[in-house]
Amino acid sequence: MSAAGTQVSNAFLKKTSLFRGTTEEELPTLLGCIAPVYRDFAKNEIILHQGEDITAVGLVLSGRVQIIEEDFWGNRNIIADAWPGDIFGESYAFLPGELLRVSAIAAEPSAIMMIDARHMLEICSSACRFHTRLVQNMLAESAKKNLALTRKLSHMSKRSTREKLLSYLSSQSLVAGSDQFEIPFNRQQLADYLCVDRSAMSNELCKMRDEGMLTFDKSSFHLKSEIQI
Amino acid sequence: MSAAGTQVSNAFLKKTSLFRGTTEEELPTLLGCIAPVYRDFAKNEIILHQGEDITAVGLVLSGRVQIIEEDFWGNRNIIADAWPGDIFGESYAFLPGELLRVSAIAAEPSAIMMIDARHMLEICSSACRFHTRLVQNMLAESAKKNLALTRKLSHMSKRSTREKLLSYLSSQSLVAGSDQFEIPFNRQQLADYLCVDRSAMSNELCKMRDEGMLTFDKSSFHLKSEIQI
DNA sequence: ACAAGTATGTTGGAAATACAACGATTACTC
DNA sequence: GAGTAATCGTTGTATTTCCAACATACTTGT
Repeated sequence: MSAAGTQVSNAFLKKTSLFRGTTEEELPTLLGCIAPVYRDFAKNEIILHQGEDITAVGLVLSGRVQIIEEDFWGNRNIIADAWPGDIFGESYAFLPGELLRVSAIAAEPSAIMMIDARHMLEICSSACRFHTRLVQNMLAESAKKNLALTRKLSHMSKRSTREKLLSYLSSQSLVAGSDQFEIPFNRQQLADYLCVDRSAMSNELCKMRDEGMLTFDKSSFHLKSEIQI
Repeated sequence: MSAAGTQVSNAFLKKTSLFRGTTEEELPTLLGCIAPVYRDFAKNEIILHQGEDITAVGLVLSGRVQIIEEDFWGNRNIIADAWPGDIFGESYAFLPGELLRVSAIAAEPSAIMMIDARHMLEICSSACRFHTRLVQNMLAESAKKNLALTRKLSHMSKRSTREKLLSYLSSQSLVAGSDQFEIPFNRQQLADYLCVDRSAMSNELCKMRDEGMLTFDKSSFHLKSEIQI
């Protein structure tokens, strides 16, 4: 899919988190109103430069975008991946004057739709209804990311591996609404998520099991409420 | 200030992050349009219950609100404080169906303005211009919180105290646009922010100083670019 | 000037974690 | 069904972090 050349599929757009809830009929009107800019990027081409002040949200149409951070000593870190349908830069686009502390790079040849934040917010006579939907989706996306970050932070701010585990498992239990639940990670992924060593974490899990706090099998867990931390 | 009884000061409101940018003349129209609900809470009264599905954003008019989390075993944790002018519940209000994983409690007798998320987004004939401002402020607030969380997370995901420190200091250096800068924390606050032990952190800072990576005096730091991590 | 309090650096021992290595089990492929 | 890879638990050691305690410098209030 080449964005600059060809027309983007409405079927694709209406499934993205940003355009979710709009019908294929509404899309042309809405797109005419928010006036997106389509751009193609070669592999490893820089889409957004650290230090820039951006006002547009990027929507990945095809390819893949990596959000990377370069520190004072020039060490690069991959912060996030944006796949087709994902948006990026939204936290900065709505904060005029806030300079990018990350860069966005096309990890593969990529087609990007750039939507100016002001176009999202400004009123136009014809498409206010669609605007409302767009803004609603935008707020929901931001809120969702916010909750995910807050949640992860609340686990990671615990000092010990055991506390991190209990914080995470307790959280998952509340989501499931049960003391028995499945987690979406294997051990290595869970260790990466909690930023701890896998073997140490595995060890701690087994200790807790031996102490009768919980039982598990693979990714299934069962918390025992009788035991206090 | 009693919210249910008396009129809220427009001078106060227009200084809040949510209503910033609106004039005192516009406020009555806007308020009439978004139809806020004013409620007073006694000390220790629960404002939002864990497990609820809320659709309204809370704005603290007076008093103080604590956001607390109760885990599987009933252990309570204070997640955040909301002071007059601060909003709370915004991440959940814009995500219908997302159940609260925290509770909000009045730490002191408090007056709260509750604004339904739908009223913020829906179009009304008269006040679209003000709505746009409100939504813009809301998005900016959400984006700001998002950046702060991402930033903190990027430091905390480092494994060692030294790496956490370097991540934080590098970030501060980039903000300042210089290798010399001031940080807004004392040692204990920095340790709390990075979730490490103060004395161990102090120790690590001095080791890095002795290795020639940086110099500091109180909250002033100077990074040496010649040295690689 | 003095006392009390606060912030910071320093140290040593206890505890926790990271790391590396390996065995057992399961899943997957040919 | 044999071979391979992936996952998970286990262990021992090296390293790091925590914790408590204390010395020193600096601040503040009287």
